[in-house]
Amino acid sequence: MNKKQDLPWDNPRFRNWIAVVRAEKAVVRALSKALAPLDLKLAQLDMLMNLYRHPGQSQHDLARRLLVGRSNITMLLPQLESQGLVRRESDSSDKRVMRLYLTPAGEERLLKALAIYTELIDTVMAQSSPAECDALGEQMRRIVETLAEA
Amino acid sequence: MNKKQDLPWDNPRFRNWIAVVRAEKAVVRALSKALAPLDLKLAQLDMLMNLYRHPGQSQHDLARRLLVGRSNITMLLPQLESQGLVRRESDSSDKRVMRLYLTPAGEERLLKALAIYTELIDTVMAQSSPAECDALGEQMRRIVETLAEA
DNA sequence: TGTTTTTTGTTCATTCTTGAACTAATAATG
DNA sequence: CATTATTAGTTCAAGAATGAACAAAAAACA
Repeated sequence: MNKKQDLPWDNPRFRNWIAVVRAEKAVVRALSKALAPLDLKLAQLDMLMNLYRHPGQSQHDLARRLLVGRSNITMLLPQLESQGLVRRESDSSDKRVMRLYLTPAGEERLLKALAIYTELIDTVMAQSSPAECDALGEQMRRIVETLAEA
Repeated sequence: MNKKQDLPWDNPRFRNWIAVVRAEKAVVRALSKALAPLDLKLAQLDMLMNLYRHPGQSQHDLARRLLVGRSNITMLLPQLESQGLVRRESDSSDKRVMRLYLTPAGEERLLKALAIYTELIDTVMAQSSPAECDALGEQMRRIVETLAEA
């Protein structure tokens, strides 16, 4: 009964997952610093990215996509609205829902931020081959699917 | 000049990294819920894990390992101390540093939490082959190294 | 040695995030 | 139709995380 041999750190899946967590955290910190000059926080960038790809979505949908609470959206939106990056428009057929759109200024800011983001990711993934990189993405997407089903 | 073709989502590295972020977030949420019965928050589990592997480390070292501010450690420790999971002992040769140790109760709680954690990870990574999984870990560790150098 | 610099940990004000309770609008059901 | 249940968004209070300013201890250096 050697306790050490039953430890999760001896489980390859666990050990490699911990590496994922650490890498994600490190990149988040680096990215946050790199975004500071643009006066954009990471949570805000996430919102802009989602609005770019899904224009006109409701706050509820946005919250689900970002994996955050609805109230979080409510709290964060005024920051983006007051900067003129996002526009809110109430749905004509359903007076409860607010549809969200990027303004031209929002799109401009987003593209600048994405350039920074892309450069950072290109740097940190430079040592992975395209095949490795794709395999990585596949595994991650499977994880999301697995958890979404449950 | 098709703008869409210059978008980061067409960059494989970027797209696959986004998948990493989403997967990490999804697992974090699932794990947080799974840990609730143990009365442990994720930040607390991170601390216990680090103390298990590096007993007697200082608060400063712990903060660096967790990629977190020193003040965060100061704020979080009392929770663990009051639950009797962690013991603080001031260093005899350097009166500034506090050395941190897991108590037997802390170790017991940690092992229960790790069992839950491991089970979750085993589930979500079940569809990855051992080789894929190791390749994943390698890439992530390279990312951390890359950022640590910078 | 005596003075300056660094390092460790704490405090505090600020910001972020969350979840529960709430309002208003719509959908479902009798 | 009327009543009940659900859904979208907001408000609010509580819990975390952060970074700047600080005190005490140790190191560096003259």
